[in-house]
Amino acid sequence: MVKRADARRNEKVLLDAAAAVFVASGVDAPVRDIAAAAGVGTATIYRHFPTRADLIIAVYRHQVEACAQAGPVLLATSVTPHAALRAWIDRFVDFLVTKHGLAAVLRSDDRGFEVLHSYFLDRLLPVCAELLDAAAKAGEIRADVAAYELMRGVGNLCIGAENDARYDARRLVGLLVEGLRGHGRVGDGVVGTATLTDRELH
Amino acid sequence: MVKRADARRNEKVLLDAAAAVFVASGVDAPVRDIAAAAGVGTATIYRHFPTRADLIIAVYRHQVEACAQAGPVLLATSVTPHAALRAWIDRFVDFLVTKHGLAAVLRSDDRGFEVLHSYFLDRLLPVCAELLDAAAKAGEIRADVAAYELMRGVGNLCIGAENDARYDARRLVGLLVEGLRGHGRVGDGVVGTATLTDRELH
DNA sequence: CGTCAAACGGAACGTTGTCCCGTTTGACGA
DNA sequence: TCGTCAAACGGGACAACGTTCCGTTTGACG
Repeated sequence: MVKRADARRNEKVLLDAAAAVFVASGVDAPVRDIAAAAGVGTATIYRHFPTRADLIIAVYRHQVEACAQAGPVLLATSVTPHAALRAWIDRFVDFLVTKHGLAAVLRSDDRGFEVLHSYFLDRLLPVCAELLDAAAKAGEIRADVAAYELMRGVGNLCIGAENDARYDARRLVGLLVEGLRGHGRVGDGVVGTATLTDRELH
Repeated sequence: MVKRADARRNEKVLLDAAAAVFVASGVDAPVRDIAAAAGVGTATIYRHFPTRADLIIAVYRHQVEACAQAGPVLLATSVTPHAALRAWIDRFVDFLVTKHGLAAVLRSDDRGFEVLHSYFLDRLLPVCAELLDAAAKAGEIRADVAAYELMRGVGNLCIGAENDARYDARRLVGLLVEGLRGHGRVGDGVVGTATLTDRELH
């Protein structure tokens, strides 16, 4: 059964309207606003995209796809795996910070966004893991950081990066990736990070 | 004019109830839930705490204070400024990850939480700046990262750290702090992070 | 014990995401 | 070309939330 012509048309109109509204008001824009911009009723949105996350996925699918495909290309053309990893993460960060509020919504623990979360992970995690593995095997970075952890960290660092001139997410992500090179144990307070009891503070 | 006895009593009951609900359901818990737990009406909350952010501040004021005061103590007792910085940030991270959703709400761009944002910044930013300065002056870390940027980065990394065993915020924060030691330029893609055009991907 | 402002509880309001239902309309066979 | 009818539609309805309003209760004080 093929879709009716008006349904196909509305889907495209909706995607265009949503993209425009996302640019203007962020991905948190009320569903009513998107419906109004598209000139349709709110129910039409939910008929085409069962949840807001599905709409977001549809709007950005092409760019996520391009980002995923950039991974192997960068690995093949960069001088070292770490350079490729850095370049790929730069690209990912660029994508996130130019979409108002997307990083924040990616980290939302709202159950409705689980599908969005999964989509990004399914598509980009293997790419990141490949780059990470290559750099680790080349001895350029420590081997005990999982791709999942790194991607979540990068995503988190991008939250709110678009409204604040004093906060440059790219810089901090750069520091994080630089920190991957360190060979000492990080975390768990093993290396002399003596912790203080409250008693010692008085 | 001194407060009426029932008002003073209710303020304490509210703080206790809010603390309990925050532990059980996170800082996003509906105001109605907190009111119910305290056995008061919703308006009573707003009478004592003009905005939800003020309630959160009141609940955590003591712990934030303790964290702020730990800064100078750590600087005086640690072997190096960088160790003090690392220990202090560990303490800050511990505070954030044990309060469900606090990190997320700290980064919310909701206007109502500006006062919460400001409170944390006013109290903790000078402390962080002092530690950062000391480490920079000792030549242990690069000098071009502002305390504001670092604190926002750390706060962001702590978002959602409480529900996901695969994501260890302390580890990533450790990597970030370790990245501070790097002396090369970070960010702006200056160091050989050749960017790809979409054309090169096909 | 009378007064009255401070403090109260809960209903009301505005804004959101989501669902329902009566109406419209595109596709297709006669 | 036209009648049929399920797919698709619009917008109002509902629920959950933060916040405010208002009529009622109550603690302090003379």
